[in-house]
Amino acid sequence: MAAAMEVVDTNGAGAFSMRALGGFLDCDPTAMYRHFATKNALLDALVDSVIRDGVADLPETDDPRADIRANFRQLRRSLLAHPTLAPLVLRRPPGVGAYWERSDHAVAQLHRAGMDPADAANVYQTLLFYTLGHTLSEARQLARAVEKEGAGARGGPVAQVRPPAELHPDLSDVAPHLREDNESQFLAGLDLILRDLPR
Amino acid sequence: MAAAMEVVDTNGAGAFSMRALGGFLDCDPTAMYRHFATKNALLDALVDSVIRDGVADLPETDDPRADIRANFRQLRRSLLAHPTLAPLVLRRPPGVGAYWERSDHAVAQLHRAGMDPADAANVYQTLLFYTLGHTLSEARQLARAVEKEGAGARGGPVAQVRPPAELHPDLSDVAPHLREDNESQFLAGLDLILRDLPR
DNA sequence: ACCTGAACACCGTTCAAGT
DNA sequence: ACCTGAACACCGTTCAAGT
Repeated sequence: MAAAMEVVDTNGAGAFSMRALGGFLDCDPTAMYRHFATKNALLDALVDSVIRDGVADLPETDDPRADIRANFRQLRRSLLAHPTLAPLVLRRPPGVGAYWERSDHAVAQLHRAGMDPADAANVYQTLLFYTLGHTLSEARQLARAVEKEGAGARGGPVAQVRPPAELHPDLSDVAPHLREDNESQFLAGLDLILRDLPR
Repeated sequence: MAAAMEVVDTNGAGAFSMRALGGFLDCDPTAMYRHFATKNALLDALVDSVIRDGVADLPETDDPRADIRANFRQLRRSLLAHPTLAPLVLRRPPGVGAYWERSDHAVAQLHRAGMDPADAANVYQTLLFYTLGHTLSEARQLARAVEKEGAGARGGPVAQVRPPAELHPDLSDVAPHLREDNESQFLAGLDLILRDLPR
């Protein structure tokens, strides 16, 4: 339901309620129970639409590695488009229907690159979990801005990671590199996992 | 607060409320507001204790790769010990104090293995996000059992991933490998990321 | 000065009452 | 047969009233 997504995006998933949606649609809060058995079922449907978003446009070029990168990059983009909803993807098992086309695309590219089924399973699952972990951690940042002052305040200053150097010498050597660019950090992680994909 | 953790573990984080904790402790629900400003602050404290759990006992042997593996394996174990609380780790930024000792240990081992700071930052963040994504996805499974019938029903049959073969040929080749062993799948992903760590 | 608990403004969901 | 909305059993949090 597009209206529900709009309420989530403008006020945050935390502020979403049947009463809020009813107010947005000028109808009784209990009217939604004819279309969805429960509030959770409605949220699951929203999450599934995010998981499916853009999967039909994934490329299949002659470079399987690039196609795989595009897949997970696009998943990250879709999740970050709805930052307060993003954590709810963990409610959906990786085997749920919404993931099928997306995972089929990724596994097909791994196969096309000459990887055997067992390795492909490992690499696919590693890529998926890495992407979810990285992206949900980014989404939390964006979500805080939305939940605080409504949608629109995106792209504020990024919180710096700055531990006390005397307590954690090795970590503070590395801290300047940690948050300098979320997108390139994400892609670097993907490449790390894909490093020796056969070609 | 150990009592709050007990309430969360027995009935699930979803059923945790100030009133439930008050009932467990035989006191007024508003009494907690002297120790924690808000319910969220209390949950954050619980999450931080899970992140810190066991970090003092992490090994420092002559094998940095094994020590890194032990670090993230132990994080996974701590998160899975409180499956309904686990998703709330996403409320805490990776730069929060609770992560310092743990990330310092990991970065120190990467450094000891001869990795330069920029690479160490990439690999550390990749390992952390991969671990969070993988473990939170596992935790969801355990959490469902707890929230349904109270703690104790752990280790029930694992949901199989079984997509319709005609629709997703590449994926269904791989499906039998996907969920066969969570722990070894997790470790395989770690090794994939650590594959060419200098030694 | 400290503590308690009544009260406020919510919430998801049900189901009796209306049409 | 269908729809509505009053009502139930909650919730986090505040703050006036007690000690």
